[in-house]
Amino acid sequence: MVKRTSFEGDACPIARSLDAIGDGWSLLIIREALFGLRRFGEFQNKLGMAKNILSARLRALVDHGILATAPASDGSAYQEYVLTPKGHGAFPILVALRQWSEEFDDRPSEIATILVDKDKGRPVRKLELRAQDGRLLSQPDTLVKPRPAPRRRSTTARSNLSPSS
Amino acid sequence: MVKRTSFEGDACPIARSLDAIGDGWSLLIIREALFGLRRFGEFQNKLGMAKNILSARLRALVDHGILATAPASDGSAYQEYVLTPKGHGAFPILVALRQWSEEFDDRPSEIATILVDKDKGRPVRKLELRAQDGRLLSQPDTLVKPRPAPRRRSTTARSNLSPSS
DNA sequence: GGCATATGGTTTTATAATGCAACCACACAA
DNA sequence: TTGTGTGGTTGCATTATAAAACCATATGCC
Repeated sequence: MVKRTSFEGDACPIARSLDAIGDGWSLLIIREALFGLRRFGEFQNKLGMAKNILSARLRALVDHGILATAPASDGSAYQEYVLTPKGHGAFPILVALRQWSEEFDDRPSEIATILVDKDKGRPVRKLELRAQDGRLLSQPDTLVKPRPAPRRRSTTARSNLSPSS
Repeated sequence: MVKRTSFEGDACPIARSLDAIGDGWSLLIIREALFGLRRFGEFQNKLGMAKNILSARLRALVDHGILATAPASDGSAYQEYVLTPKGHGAFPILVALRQWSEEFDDRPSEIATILVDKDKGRPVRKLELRAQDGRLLSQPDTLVKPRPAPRRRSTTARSNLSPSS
């Protein structure tokens, strides 16, 4: 079998994300959905993509629990696609991609938009990664460790998992 | 001409990022490069991908200024691939993808690793988006605005559009 | 030097994804 | 009932991805 390798069973969380939204259109659809779009035609118009692909992507995003189909909303008996919490949760990914372009793009003058704080109308800061004690971290300050086994019943920081799990 | 639509000339910074690294392998290569890998064979082994594709991706990443080829380093006259500052700058994107999986994946128990602060060994916080005055922002607190014209010499916020436009 | 083998790819060939255009089904309006 | 807009699906051409085979140069060993 020769197909686009899937990372669904992979242990790396990055690979798992990419398996769901790493296809070039999904994130743009999510971007537009965050912006407020809901209808098939709206996405198709705004993104200018082929309808069959949009159709396939929307279905995949629904399957992945990123979008949900809502029965109507504005009266007419058509379908809408709305973000689930998981879909909304992709916002930082979009911000990270945006800021990467803003900082490193070869032709930054071609970038047409900026992300601002709604209250003040001023550009947002760069995304910040912090330690639990609040220290600002950059990549060399971090480390990838194997995940500790989830403790079940236990002593110190007691978990609330039911005994049956 | 029917090819994978490119967003190179697009005004959206997210689309521009995806044009460079939105293909499913590039980010994994960057991840491994951040982790320290440099050689063709190392990438091939770790990622288990076909060599021709790895070859194509590495070349594309070099073309995009994300990787650079270093002449040697450990003596042997082979080539190495090292991250440029632009490549290192993709770190927040990887963190965002990782945290999205950690928070929303359907089978979180399959995720094998966590990102920790090297000093204390404790998990990092979620990425934070802040306004310039430090207020923590979530998506509804933000807005995408057209980029103001870059002022060249000039006074307050005067536009620099030429009279001919 | 000569031979084996590892490294770092390219070529070949097959399959899957993408893109466009045409078509279709249903809702709604006149 | 005919028309039109919305929301898709189907067919076909093109491109990207994948696996495996092949190849060129380096290096290790005798």
